[in-house]
Amino acid sequence: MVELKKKIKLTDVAEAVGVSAITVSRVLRTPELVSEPVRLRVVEAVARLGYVPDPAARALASARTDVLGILIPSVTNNVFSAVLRGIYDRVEGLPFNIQLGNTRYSVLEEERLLGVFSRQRPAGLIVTGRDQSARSLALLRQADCPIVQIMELGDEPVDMMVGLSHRDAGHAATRHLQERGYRRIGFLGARMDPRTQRRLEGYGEAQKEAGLHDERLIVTTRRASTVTLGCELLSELLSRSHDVDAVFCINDDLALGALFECQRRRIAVPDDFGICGFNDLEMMAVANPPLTSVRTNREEMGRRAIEMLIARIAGEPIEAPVVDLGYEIVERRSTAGPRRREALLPT
Amino acid sequence: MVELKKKIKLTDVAEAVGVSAITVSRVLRTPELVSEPVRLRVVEAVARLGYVPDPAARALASARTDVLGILIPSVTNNVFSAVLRGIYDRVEGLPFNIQLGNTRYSVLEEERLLGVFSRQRPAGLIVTGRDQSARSLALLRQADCPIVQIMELGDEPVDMMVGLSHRDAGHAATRHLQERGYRRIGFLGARMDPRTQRRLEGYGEAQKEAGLHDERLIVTTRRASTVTLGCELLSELLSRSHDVDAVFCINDDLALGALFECQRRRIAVPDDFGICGFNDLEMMAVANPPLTSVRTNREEMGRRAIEMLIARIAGEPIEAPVVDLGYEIVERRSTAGPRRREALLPT
DNA sequence: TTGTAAGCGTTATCAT
DNA sequence: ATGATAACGCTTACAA
Repeated sequence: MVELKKKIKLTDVAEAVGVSAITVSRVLRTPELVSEPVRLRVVEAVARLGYVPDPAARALASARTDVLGILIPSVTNNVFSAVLRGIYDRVEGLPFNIQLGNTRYSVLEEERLLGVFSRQRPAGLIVTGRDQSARSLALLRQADCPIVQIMELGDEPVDMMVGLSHRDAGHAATRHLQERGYRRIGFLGARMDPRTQRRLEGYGEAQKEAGLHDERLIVTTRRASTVTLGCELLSELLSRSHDVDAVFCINDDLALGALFECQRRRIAVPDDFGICGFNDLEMMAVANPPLTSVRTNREEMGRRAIEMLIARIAGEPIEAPVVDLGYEIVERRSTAGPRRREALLPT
Repeated sequence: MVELKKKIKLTDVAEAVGVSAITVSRVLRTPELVSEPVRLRVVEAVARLGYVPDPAARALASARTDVLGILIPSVTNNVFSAVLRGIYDRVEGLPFNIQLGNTRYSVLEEERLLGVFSRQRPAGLIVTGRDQSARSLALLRQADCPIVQIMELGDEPVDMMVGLSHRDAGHAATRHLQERGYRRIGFLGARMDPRTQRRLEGYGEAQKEAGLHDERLIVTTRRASTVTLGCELLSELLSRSHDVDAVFCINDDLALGALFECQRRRIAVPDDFGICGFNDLEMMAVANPPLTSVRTNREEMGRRAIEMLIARIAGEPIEAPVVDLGYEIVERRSTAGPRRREALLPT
């Protein structure tokens, strides 16, 4: 509790020890290049004076910073919380600082933040999705640091990619409902960002393949997804089409809302109505009935993204630039199949 | 799609226009000090060349940056998502950049991040709570920028504060359950961070005042709160004490879990068991039955924190350094009172 | 209104 | 192994 007075700088430490500034700098960054006695005296003085390097000066003088820039579209959405958890976990103890940017699903904000970030000469960049604007792509290509696009898969990564095929996952979820015997399977979608849209594509395909497609079964909105919205969208779906017997919801909040609404309407889940969510948030397992969902490995995704970045920063060769983390249908009672057992046979 | 080539700097723009670097700098920061014709030519050149200022150089040369540093304990917790939404909303269009730090409920990480942040000469700082370590407080006092502590209230703000009294809120929630006629009111707590602990204090006081206190009714854990955990804690509570007839949960996830568990055990809510949550997440209103909760104005809190910062940055005098945003018991069916109607009278 | 000169605190480069 | 010197790109202070 003595230190922390004025602003101690490199030269102050150097002066105190009786060496030059650059020597202090070396002790901090490449201690192996400094002789033991000098190093010890410098380390002591740094601690005693409470010296902390100025990141701005550091950034200005060198080509790179220790910043890992992360761009996500929402800080509210559970999905990204999990990814962030993985990121923070993995970066713990490493000499990097996470800088989080919230694009709020806005292309313009993404461009702006990318401008801000890339001017900072980050050590690495993580961005969400693969639908960057042309301008954003240009900024990324110029950034001259490793970049990981997360959440999705694609043939043309800017640099590296880790995620899953939302289209396939949507397809699989829909197939699952079909296989359990549901025949009039609705779709509830909110926000309708690129990943949501791909899930819808997967749904549409599966429905067409099964000869079950019907546009009236699709209810979407640009609004942000909430549990309450799940109730509303389900109501809308039911009013549009009286024989719906299941829904695939683009996320678990909507699915939970759909369940709540079913309960209020005394629609029996899964007997009269099947519900499948997406993401497999922890709450799905404890709802009544437990809700089927599609597990996406979000925390792992964050971890892998960081690993890919640091490997590249360390100059290690990357095996696969695009990593598929897959998904898994976590089957629970909410999609056990309709009461009419004749439909239970696999299609 | 022409620009964005090399690294354009101030002198490049200056040269292109035929003025000095400082003039370009002025056009960017204090355009009113530059004559119209020069300004227009500079603006044009900036746009044409795609010039973006280097934040490191800017930070090094000047006393302040445009960074507003925000320190929150969790990026996973709904509570902070809402605060962040308020923050981002309010800051939109202003010449500031949000820099988010995740302390993960760790005092050491908070100290580290505060060190990192304050070295950047931020324009303002928002930190969570009032229980900073001595070292963190020292860093804050040194930071030489406006600071808002959010989430709580207290007599000795480092600078400014906006929040609510968690103790009072916990007290009020407990009183509410008592007034509705519940007599064996349990407490479910997770994480047990300072705010949670204060809610527990409020609960304890209210219970003592009513002569209802019983340590066995209190179930807490250091684990992070989840819906699943709510189920587990409720089970634990029920196994400890067979006559519990209500719970106050320190947040809504636990409350939802408690409800799910009650449903599974065929415990009728609210007839046999009352449930009150905390934060009033949107899902509370659509559960079955709808769940009573304590509304905290989290989005407003984020907005106000930013407003307080920018007012101070602009040199405006602050009316009140500590702003109480209050709370409100949002009464829903889950606490309508036990079946035994004689207990319904207000205590 | 515009410009000149001198840093801001660090690191890169080249010497010693 | 250590140091001198010159950047890094911008702003401050002062001058014109």
